[in-house]
Amino acid sequence: MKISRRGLYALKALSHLADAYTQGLVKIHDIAEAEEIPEKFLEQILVALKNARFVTSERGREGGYRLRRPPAEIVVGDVIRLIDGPLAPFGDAVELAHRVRTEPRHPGLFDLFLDVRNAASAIIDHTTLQDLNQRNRRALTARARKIKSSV
Amino acid sequence: MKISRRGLYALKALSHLADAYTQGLVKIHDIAEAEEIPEKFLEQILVALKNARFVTSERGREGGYRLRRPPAEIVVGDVIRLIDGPLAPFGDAVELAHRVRTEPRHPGLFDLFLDVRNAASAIIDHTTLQDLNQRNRRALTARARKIKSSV
DNA sequence: CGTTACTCTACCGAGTCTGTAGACATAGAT
DNA sequence: ATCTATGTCTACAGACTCGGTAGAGTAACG
Repeated sequence: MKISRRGLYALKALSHLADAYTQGLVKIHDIAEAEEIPEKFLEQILVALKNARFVTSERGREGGYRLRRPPAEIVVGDVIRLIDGPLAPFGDAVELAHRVRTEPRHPGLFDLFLDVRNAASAIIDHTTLQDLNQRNRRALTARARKIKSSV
Repeated sequence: MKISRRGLYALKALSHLADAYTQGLVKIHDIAEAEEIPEKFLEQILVALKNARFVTSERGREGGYRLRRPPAEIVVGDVIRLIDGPLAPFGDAVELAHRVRTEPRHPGLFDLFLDVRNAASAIIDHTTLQDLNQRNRRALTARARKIKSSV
């Protein structure tokens, strides 16, 4: 499981939209600027997220993007799978399960890979955008306390 | 963490050498044939494994490869890191830890990635070639029983 | 009817991955 | 000595992926 630049940008953008969830539409331009993502590149990513129904958009002046569902209902694992493909170190869960049953000499190897995939998905499939933003806030306030106390 | 063809071949070859550990040298050709790996490609992989001191070799007639240490002392995670790079979904463990501390807006995201990496390495860093071959044997005998009982 | 946004498609350069080719070095058998 | 079977080393080629850019097109709204 490898997170590409695309995947990272997608998660940052969604996280941004989650923060703005109650405030309506956000323009690509604003996300790109705040998150330091090349605007035209982000554009493509948002289209993919739209096709996968994570977000909706409106055109024209005062247009922009917003989450289609509340942050607590968007799972990080689903986003990663969409952008970067399966989580498993080799193939996807279905292919791995198949090879565990059929691989003539090394079924145990694929079984090991399946364990790894399950461990990874156990984490990211139980983390939502809401969790992510809570985590961000906690880490940032902890950091702020640390800086203050060191002054 | 993605396993490349190279990584898969490396693990299969080492697993093969682990099986033959008590029997001395094995030729590239024999490994390639048994494991269905392109011979010249396997050659390169074995050189890498040799430079990383997982295996040793002897040249000439009756030459070949063998594990440098017993199968129980060779850790799958080390092999994967050598061939396919770091296990983390983004960067390596050191980089992740750094970004958790410095990322201005999304430290929690990298913290999440670090959790995933730790879960993956917990598994593959506690699996040796010996474990792997035991797993293979168990899976294969279980499969054999199943076939027999279904006749 | 013009401006501001999103939409769609094409493309490009750099890098990576899988695999092939071939010349070379060395150990052992005859 | 020399032949032969083996490992060693370097180069490279074709396909693919990734990150990013470009530009024309379309919808909403004032």
